[in-house]
Amino acid sequence: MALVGLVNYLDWRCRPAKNAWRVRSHQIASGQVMGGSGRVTLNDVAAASGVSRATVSFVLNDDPRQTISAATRERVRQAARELGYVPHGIARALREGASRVVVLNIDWGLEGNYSHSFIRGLDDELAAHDHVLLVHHGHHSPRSTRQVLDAITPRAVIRFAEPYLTGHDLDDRGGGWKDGLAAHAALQIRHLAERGHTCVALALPDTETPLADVRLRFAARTAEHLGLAAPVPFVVPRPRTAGARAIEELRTAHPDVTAVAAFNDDVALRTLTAAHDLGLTVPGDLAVIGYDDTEYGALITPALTTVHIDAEAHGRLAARAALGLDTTGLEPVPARVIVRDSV
Amino acid sequence: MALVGLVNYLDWRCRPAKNAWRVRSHQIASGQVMGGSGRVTLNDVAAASGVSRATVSFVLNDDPRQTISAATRERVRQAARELGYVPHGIARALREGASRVVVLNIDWGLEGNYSHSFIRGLDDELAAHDHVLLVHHGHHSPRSTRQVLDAITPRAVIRFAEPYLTGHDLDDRGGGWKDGLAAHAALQIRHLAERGHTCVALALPDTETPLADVRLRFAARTAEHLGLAAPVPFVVPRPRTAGARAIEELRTAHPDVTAVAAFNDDVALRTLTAAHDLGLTVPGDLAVIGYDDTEYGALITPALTTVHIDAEAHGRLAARAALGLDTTGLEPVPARVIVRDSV
DNA sequence: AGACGCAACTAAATCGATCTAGCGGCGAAG
DNA sequence: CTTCGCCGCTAGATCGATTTAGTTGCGTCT
Repeated sequence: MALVGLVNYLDWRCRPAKNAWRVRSHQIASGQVMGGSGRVTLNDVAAASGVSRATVSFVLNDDPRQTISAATRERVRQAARELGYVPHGIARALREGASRVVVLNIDWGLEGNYSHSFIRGLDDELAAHDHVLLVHHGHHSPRSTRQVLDAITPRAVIRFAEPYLTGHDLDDRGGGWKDGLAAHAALQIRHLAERGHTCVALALPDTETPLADVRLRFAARTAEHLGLAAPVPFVVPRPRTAGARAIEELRTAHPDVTAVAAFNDDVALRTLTAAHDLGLTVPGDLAVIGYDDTEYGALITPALTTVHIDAEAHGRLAARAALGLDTTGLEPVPARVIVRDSV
Repeated sequence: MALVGLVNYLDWRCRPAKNAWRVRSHQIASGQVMGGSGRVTLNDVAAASGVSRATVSFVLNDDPRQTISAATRERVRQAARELGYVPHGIARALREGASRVVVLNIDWGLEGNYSHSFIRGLDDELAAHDHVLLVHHGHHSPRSTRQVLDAITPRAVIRFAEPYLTGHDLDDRGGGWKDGLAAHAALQIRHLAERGHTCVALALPDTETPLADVRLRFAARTAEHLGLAAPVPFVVPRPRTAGARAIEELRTAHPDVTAVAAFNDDVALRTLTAAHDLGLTVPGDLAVIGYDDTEYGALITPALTTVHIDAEAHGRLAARAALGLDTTGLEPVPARVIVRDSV
C-alpha cells in the first residue's frame, strides 16, 4: 500500500467528467466533491427577482449602456445576494472569448526574491481587476504554451523566463536604465567600483539563458562609463569542486581581477564556496557581490553583499499591461545594495 | 518613462474582452495578439468532411458507444488534421462541467527539491492524461480557492501547504511509514542514532505550519522505538542573530542534546550558521541533519547532511488521484540520506 | 391625433463542444 | 411479407453568461 492517503491531497474535486468512459476510473478519490447541481445560475436569479436573464446581467455588470430602474436594480442585487450567485467563469469565458485568468510562465531555477515579489505584485493587481494569476512551471516550448492556451484561453500569458526583457527589446526601448535590468546591473558594478575595484569578473550560471548576454552588455557599458576594465565573463558550474576549478582558472587567466559580480545569488553563493575551498579570503583576496537577495546569502559566511530588487511594482505593471490598462503612475521602489561582508 | 518595455513581457494576449467598457483601456498592449476569428471549430471540420458536428465529435473522441464506418472516420480525421483543429478547452469545460486543468496550491516558503520533483511528476502525469497543471502561489484562504474555482472550474485543486497530509489523516491511514512523511522523518532520526547520538532536538521554522506537529510526533515515535530520549522541539527564527540566540538557549536548557534534526534545509542552514556564529564546531559540538536536499546545503561549510526525497512518484500519484484514476503500480523511489559533513 | 423619443425591459442569438433521442436503410428472422 | 434489430449517422438540446435587436408603454411636441 504505497503512499497511503495520497488521495487526500485533494482540496477540491469536481464531479467526474460525464464522459467518464474516457478515463476509466477504478477508484473514486475522496476529498470535497462538489456536484454540479448546486450551482446558482443567472436564470435562478432572474426567476427569483421576476425579471429576465438579460436584465440580471445588466444589473450585476453595471452596464452603462442600459437604463434600469433603481427598484429593479435593488431587487436583482438582493436576489443575487440571497441566493449566493457567483458568475460561472467558464461560461463567461466562452462568451467573452477569454477567461479571467492570466498565466505566468516561469522556467526552473528562477526562484528568488525577485520572482516572489513579482508574483505578489502581479497577483494583487490582477485580483484588483477581478482576475486570477496561475503559474505554469517548467521549460516553455511554444507547444506547452499552446496547450495552456487551448485548455483555458487565458486573457494573457506572461513569460518570466527572461525576467525583464530580451536584450533586443531592451536596446530598442532605452535599456531599462532607469529602473529596469540595466539600472540594476549598473548598481552592482558601481558598488564594486566604489569599493575601489577596477577589474571585475561576471560570474554566469552553467544553464543557458538569453539574459546572460544582456547582463554582460550592460555590465560592460557601465564599466566603460566608470573607467573600469571590461568585465571578464566566466561560468561557475554546479558541482562544488567544478566551481572551485573555475575560479582557479579565472584567477590564473586574469590575475588582475579583484571582484566578482554574480548573475544571481545562486552563482554568487557558489563563487563564495569556491573561494573558501581554495583558501581565499573574501573580500580580501576576492570580493563577491550577488544579485537578487535570497535568504541564503545572509546565512553563508562571509555574508553575501547583494542587490535587492523589489519587483512588486514590476508585477503590477505587468498585470496592467496584460489587461491592456493604463500603466502610468506606478513608481517602482528603487533597487538597492544590501551591504554585508563579501564586498 | 518608468519600466519601459514592460509591456513586452507578454508572450500572448487574447483579444480584449468585448465588454471593454468595463476595463476602460487607455493603451493597447503589444505582444502577439490573436484575434478570435481564426479558430477552427468542430463546425468547420464537419463542413469540410461532409458529416454532422456530432459525428466529428464521436470520431475525434473515439466514443466507444458509437459505430462509425472506417471510411468516415478517416475522412474526419483527415479534415481535422488538415484544418489544424484543436478542441476549445473552454467550450468543452462548459459542457463537461470542469476544465482539463488541475490547480496546485502552494504556500510561500515551501520551495525546494521536494516541491520541484513533485511538480514535475504531477505535470508529466497530468499531461499524459491530456490535462494541464497550473500553480497558485500565495497563502490560501478558502476564499482564494473559491476564486480560482469560479474562474476556471478546474478538474481538481490539490493543496501542497502540507506536502504529505494532515496529521489526522496520516494517523488514520498508516502514517506513511512505508514511503510517506513518517518514513522520511524516521530516516532522519535513524541516521542520527546510527552516528551515536542519543538525545536530539528538532529544529522548527518560525512560520506556522500544521506539519510541524506531525513531524514531531513521528520523530518522537521513532526515537522511542530506537531507545533515544524524546526529541526536543525548538524554533530557529529568521534574523541570523535571533537564530544564534535560539541555539544558545537550547544548549543551556538541554545540555545533553548533541544533534539537531531540522524541519527542512532552510532551518538546517540557519542552525548551521547559528552554530558557526556561536563558535561551535559541527558536527563535533553539534551535529545537524537537514531535510529535502536543496542546492544550498552543498554550498555551506560544513556541507549539510540531509534527507533527499524524490517526489516525482508522489506527484504522479497525486495526479492520478485528482483524475480519479487507478493509483496502483507506482513505486516511489525510496528516500535516502545524503551524507556530507554536518553529521 | 399622430409622430417621435426615451425609459425599462425582454426574446433570442451566440460562444463551441458534448450527448441524447431518433431516423432511414438494410439484413435476417419468423 | 412483415417485423425486429442494428449500423451509421443527424438534429437539436444543453452547459451559463453576454449582448444585440427589438418591444412595450408613457410622455411630449406639433
